[in-house]
Amino acid sequence: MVSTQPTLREVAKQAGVSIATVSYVLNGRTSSKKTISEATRQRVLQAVSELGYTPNQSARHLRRQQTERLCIVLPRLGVPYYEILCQHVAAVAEQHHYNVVISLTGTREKEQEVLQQLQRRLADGVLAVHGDWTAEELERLVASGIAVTLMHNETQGRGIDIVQTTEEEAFYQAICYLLQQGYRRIACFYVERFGRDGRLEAYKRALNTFHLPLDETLVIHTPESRKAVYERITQLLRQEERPDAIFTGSDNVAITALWAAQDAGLNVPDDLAVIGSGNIPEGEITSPPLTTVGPASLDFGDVAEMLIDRLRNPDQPQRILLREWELIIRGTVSDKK
Amino acid sequence: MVSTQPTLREVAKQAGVSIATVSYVLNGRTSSKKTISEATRQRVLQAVSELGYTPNQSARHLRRQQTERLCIVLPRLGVPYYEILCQHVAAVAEQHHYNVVISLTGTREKEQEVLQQLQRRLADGVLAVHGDWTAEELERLVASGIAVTLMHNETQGRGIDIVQTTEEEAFYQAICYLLQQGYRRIACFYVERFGRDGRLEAYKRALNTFHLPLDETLVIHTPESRKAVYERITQLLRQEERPDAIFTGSDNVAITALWAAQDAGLNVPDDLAVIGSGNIPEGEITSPPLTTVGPASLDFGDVAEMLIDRLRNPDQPQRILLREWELIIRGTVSDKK
DNA sequence: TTGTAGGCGTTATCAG
DNA sequence: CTGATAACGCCTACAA
Repeated sequence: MVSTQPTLREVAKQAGVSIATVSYVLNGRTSSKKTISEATRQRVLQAVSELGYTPNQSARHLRRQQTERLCIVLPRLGVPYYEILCQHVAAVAEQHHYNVVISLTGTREKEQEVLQQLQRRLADGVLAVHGDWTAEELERLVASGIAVTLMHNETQGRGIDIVQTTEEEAFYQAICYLLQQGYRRIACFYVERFGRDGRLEAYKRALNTFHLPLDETLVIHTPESRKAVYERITQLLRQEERPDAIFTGSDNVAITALWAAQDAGLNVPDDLAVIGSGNIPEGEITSPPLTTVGPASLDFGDVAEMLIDRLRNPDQPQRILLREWELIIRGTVSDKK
Repeated sequence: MVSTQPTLREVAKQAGVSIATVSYVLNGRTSSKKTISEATRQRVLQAVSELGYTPNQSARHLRRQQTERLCIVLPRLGVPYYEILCQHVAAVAEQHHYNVVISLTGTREKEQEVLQQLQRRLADGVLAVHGDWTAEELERLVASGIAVTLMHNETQGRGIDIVQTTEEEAFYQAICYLLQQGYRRIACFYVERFGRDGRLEAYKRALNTFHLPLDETLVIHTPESRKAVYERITQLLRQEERPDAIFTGSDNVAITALWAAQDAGLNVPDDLAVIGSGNIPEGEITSPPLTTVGPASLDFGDVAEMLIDRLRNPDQPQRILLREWELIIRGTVSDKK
């Protein structure tokens, strides 16, 4: 079996015209008025559909010096926040005739590999989400003519548009809220990253504000799988001096905490308060509904627009999009105490 | 700002050699023995790293007639099953020096667009998961020299390797199990697709086996969002003649049903039985733990291997990988009755 | 209104 | 051992 991708030349032969004519018909727009007679136009289109012709991307991109593709780089799947983001970006990109592919990094190694791919022009633009890329690495991408938008609170770089959130401030408020309500043994589940973790920083700062000491045994690295999370929390709740509140880096972990608490016979919020992060829709239908911290808006259209805008106009000044996060009070923290 | 992607030519100039020499150094392998003196070799590598040269993908692919890329096509994100799949495939592909990108289809429209992309050689191989592509469309891909592996129970085509599951049989067993336990008003949540839905077929067949009539009001199209699912189930449970069992097409929906039941004051499994599908890890930590139907194994390495194998050897006979699904009995169906 | 030709950056086949 | 050089398939300025 031979791969028989028809070429422009074959279409031209089939239609009995030159390749340039075919190209004109297909690409339409060209400088000034390149009109094609309706007759040849039809013949060309006929030939195209007969052969099932479709232009070769590599050739087109080589010639045009652009891929008409965007790449969203995610650390991993399974995060609702990312899923919404991908949907919105894909929708907006589509309107602007860009295709979207997703690359998964996961490990630092894989991250480097994706960086390579991008350097080699996998796409014209990148939306890098929460990765561990350094400013230097990102700037190298920009230097090779790739538009970069970064969703990250810690990293930034020249020529890179950034989407930042006020999440750390919201985390701080959340912890303070727990402390105000009288909770004292607050467990904090953080996510390991290369840089600093906003959750942890907010946690420490809040304890400081209330002049409370840090208990290291309450600072817990979030396990990978949900089941492992459940087991870790269960263990935590069964120990001698159990925490009276749990602050987590994700709503999924928080919901898991709700399950673990129920199974351990603890009442939420009276025996145990829980605060999540991310404000996923599930949080509204747990019982009690989940008090959480999350973005005030989940519309990522503007992020996509910003990326595409830079693509069209690479020399414009760098921009920062600030997204408000807020404490969303529902039912998993007690009001009295 | 100009995009300054250095080219082979520039590297050659910098190193004071011809572009051919640079190519030899970088690609190493070539017909017979093309040795390069260590001296020039070093000079070339020096120049490469000085300029930060990295070969242009489009040009390379155009010349080589391959992209060294695989594409996983998913209907949407947010499905744990897909996420595991992606991880496994990415891991295996990486070993074989293939890159992996993910494309999202969602709508039928988007599906066509991705098909276009693939036709234009977005990738050398496709793993199409649960889409609505017709055999014809897929065969067209194969005809243009793209390796296709399809995970689908209903579709197949010439030259296309297929991964099928025995899920419909397992669904049938699940419904029969409910009926055997004495449940009679079983609600079935199905997922709309273009073709037939295995869940629905299994449901009807099981009712048939037990000589029971089909109650259309118990056949329910699964809403999009989890919150909408919750509301739909709540409504269902509060109606006059409520169902005494729920069979769902996904564990997430089943877990949502657990929540809705709890909030409606119903005991699972005594007042309401629930069976999910997919066997996600969360099912083990709900209370009661979720009875479900799912794949006996969640290792997708062999799927990736099959795809890569076909890439390397396109003319081999078509293969079918059959993956066993089974009923996993836990705590959401009553034993007595 | 249509055709010709040159080149995008690589690779690979030839000679030198 | 190294250097020209011809494709790969497409686009487009320029010529006819």
